[in-house]
Amino acid sequence: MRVTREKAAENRRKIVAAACRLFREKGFDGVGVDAIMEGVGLTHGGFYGHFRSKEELAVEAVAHGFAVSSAWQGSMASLDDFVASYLSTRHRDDRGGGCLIAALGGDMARQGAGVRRGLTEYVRAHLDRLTGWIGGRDAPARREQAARYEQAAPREQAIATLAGLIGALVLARAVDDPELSDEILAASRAAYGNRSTAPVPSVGRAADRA
Amino acid sequence: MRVTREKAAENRRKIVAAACRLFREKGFDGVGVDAIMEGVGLTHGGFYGHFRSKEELAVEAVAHGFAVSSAWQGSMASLDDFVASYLSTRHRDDRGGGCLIAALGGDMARQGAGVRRGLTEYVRAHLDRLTGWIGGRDAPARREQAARYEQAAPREQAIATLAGLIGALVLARAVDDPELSDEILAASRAAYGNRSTAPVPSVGRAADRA
DNA sequence: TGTACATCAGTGAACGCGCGTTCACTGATGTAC
DNA sequence: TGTACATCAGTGAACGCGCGTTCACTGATGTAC
Repeated sequence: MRVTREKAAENRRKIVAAACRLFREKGFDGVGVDAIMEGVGLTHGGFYGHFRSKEELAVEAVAHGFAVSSAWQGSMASLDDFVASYLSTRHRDDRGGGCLIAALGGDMARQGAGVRRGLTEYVRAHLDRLTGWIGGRDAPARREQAARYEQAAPREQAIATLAGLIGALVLARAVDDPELSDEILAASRAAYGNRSTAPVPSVGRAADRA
Repeated sequence: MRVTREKAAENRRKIVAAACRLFREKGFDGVGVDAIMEGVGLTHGGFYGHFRSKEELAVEAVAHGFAVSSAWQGSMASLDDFVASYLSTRHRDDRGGGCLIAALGGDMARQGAGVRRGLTEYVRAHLDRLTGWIGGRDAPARREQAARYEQAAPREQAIATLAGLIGALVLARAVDDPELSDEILAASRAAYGNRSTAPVPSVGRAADRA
């Protein structure tokens, strides 16, 4: 049963990659050691030859995922490309291969129909109320907000943008209704990117399929 | 052992409220039926006299939480008050009593130190890159973005705001470093509210303590 | 290069534990007279 | 109003299952001669 040292190292890498994908798809508690090992074509007993515990694997899997995400981010030419890709329907539909923060923060999206229906209703009501508030602002107030946004330090805008991107992806995945989900993505692309009318981008998130 | 019908109804309500709080604190899988019942002063066996399954309770608990949140939201006078309260440090630190979407989407915030450290590093790097992109925009581009934001339909702004609020809270909770967490809240308050320099608001999120 | 032995990556059964769920039972509440 | 009985909210032991982890074992790889 023994295998080459290189083969063993490759197995270890495969375990990390599989765990990273499965954790994103089903959450940390939703995936067992046996499922991860099965995903690599091994049996669960061998796991503890590579890692001291599931927790240790989790740390490594997350680090791996962030490294992949960083590399992918580095391949983007501009904020617009990044926003378009991050908020694409493809990214929304590929939880296992996408943003770690949005994926492992999407607890409710994995819940049953009842939970998700309630959530969707709430999001709708929430949006209506926010829309009312924003619509009720007078013109000077809206101009002031826009001016402040324009003049905010880049870092402040960056924080707001990052939060908006992650929140939009979490919402788009959690919501029950495909149309609302698409609307959330589109509106957020418009708000956080520059090319508000850009179509769904061709640049997906195909990395980390191994 | 039998109790009054009113007492039984009250027990049922207490179970829902306790579950709503515990689910937000520890996630759906992180809380057992026995822990919920213990939180109400009952034993686990009686649970199935009130609910057919844990899943059924989850649906009801979520519905209850959204109802409370809606009521609380309705008590806000303006978007500014809402944003200030939603992005307060108090709300960040009260996961069990706060926004359901942010709480049950905060999977990583509940993970071990290793996972959270990796996440924090990644957020930092991510912000640096976004900041660079935004800072590199020329003045006309920034003005154009601000103008588009100013002229966007209220609903579009509402979506972007909701996403930003949820994402900011998720991030502020997930991140390892208290200073970064505070900065995320402050910057997001500035970006999504109107009174950018407002202090942490006095209106907290004390509802639903029963 | 070939042989003999040690090593160790992977196997699969087993263990312990916690969790969701069931069930026989208890005894206070509700109700029929 | 008071009594006798039925109901049923809550109890606590028990069951079955899955999951993280351990361990004796296997047999191919690595190594010493």
